[in-house]
Amino acid sequence: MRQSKLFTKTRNTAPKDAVSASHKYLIQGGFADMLMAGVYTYLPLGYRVIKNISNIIREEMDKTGAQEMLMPALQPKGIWDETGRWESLEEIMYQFKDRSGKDAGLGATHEEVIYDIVRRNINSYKDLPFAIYQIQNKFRNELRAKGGLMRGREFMMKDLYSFHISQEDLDEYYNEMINVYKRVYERCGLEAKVVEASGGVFTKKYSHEFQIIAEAGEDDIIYCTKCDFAQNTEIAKSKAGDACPKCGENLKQGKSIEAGNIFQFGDQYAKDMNGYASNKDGEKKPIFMASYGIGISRLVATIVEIYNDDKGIIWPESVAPFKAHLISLNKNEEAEVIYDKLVKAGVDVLYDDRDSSAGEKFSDADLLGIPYRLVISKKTGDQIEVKKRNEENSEILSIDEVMGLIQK
RNA sequence: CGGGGUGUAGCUCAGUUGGCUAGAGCGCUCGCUUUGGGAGCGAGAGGCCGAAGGUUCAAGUCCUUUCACCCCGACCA
Repeated sequence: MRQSKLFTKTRNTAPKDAVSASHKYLIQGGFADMLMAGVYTYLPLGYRVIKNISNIIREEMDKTGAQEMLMPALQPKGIWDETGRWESLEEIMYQFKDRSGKDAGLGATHEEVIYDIVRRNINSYKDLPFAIYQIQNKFRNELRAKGGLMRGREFMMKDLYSFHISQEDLDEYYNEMINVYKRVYERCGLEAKVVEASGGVFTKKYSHEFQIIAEAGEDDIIYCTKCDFAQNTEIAKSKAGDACPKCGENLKQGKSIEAGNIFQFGDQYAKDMNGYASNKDGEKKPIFMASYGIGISRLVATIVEIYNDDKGIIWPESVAPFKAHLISLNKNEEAEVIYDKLVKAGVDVLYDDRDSSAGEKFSDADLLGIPYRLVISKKTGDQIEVKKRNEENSEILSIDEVMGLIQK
């Protein structure tokens, strides 16, 4: 990709009201653009990050045998009335009447839609267990959107639903999913604390949150610095300074970002929406359900909150919009040659071919935070100056050495 | 929804007790010169001063209403 053609350009000032690093840098760098409070366009750079994170999630979900599909965002009132959530979610769900006077809403979550399909299609224990997921925009009528991509009214989410013939079977999958989730965060460069929590407005049942310790967070948790023990202060039985019940280390209290949430609904939907299947003995049994969510657009912001410095973003390689940022100084012909080589070798490279000053190019490179900066100038001859975004020093390497480094 | 704040050029902002044709920096266009940390000179384009109503000889400035955005709170997969 040639930077001269990239939609959009970087800005040299951050949005005036942005407080958090992720809000500032994602807007300033041209990763996202606000349409209204809490509603953002993912520009080409930001959408590349979204796709990278989505693919990590897909790989991990697919490994568990889950199947991806896509459900509608526009939904009828009827199925929500069956669970009573049309009323209980009316503060968070966008609800309205269409032109024929029918009540409709925009999906804030998808348990009702998926369970409606399941009850009409699953009749036997032989079809259980299974899991379905989708990656889709959710709509939530937040009283106050904030922090850029951190809390939006329309935001991207991966939601997975698992179905089981028994609570035991659900427990097994649920516990496995905790580890799958940890692996997803780890692959995105994040260390998640697994926190027992209340389900909020969505359910009163058993649930776990995945929390990333960060100052920009909205949640407050008690956590252990040595092991993965953590509790939300809303329901915590421990306090800062107490010994960790798991390993004995002193507990700390801190701000954190809720990067995921999983719920057990048990047989509640079976009762509310009449979803039953026959077991081995021909007995009618409830179809158990659990839900598993990861806010993908929030994860983008979370990663930036963890990986940044006073100059910009420092993307982990696994999610970076490009692997390498090739910078040409002095209108260097050699850079064109090297760009061609990188593209032919299949390297994701952003090529700064703009006719602008060295200082501007370096500043933008720091802001965009692509892992490998490759500089071509009069000084470098037929070689390349390589600097990693997360390191201070650079080195001069041959094109072959650079290929080896980047493609490893 | 309560409290606080902000709306003036694409962006960041200035604009005095109301007073001539509305300003700067950055960005943009053209020309020349530059090129290792946000370059220089010259020329230029760009505004219904968020919207509506009112006061006044005169409104970016005062009053009323309303819309939008931000921050704190309440709320929150």
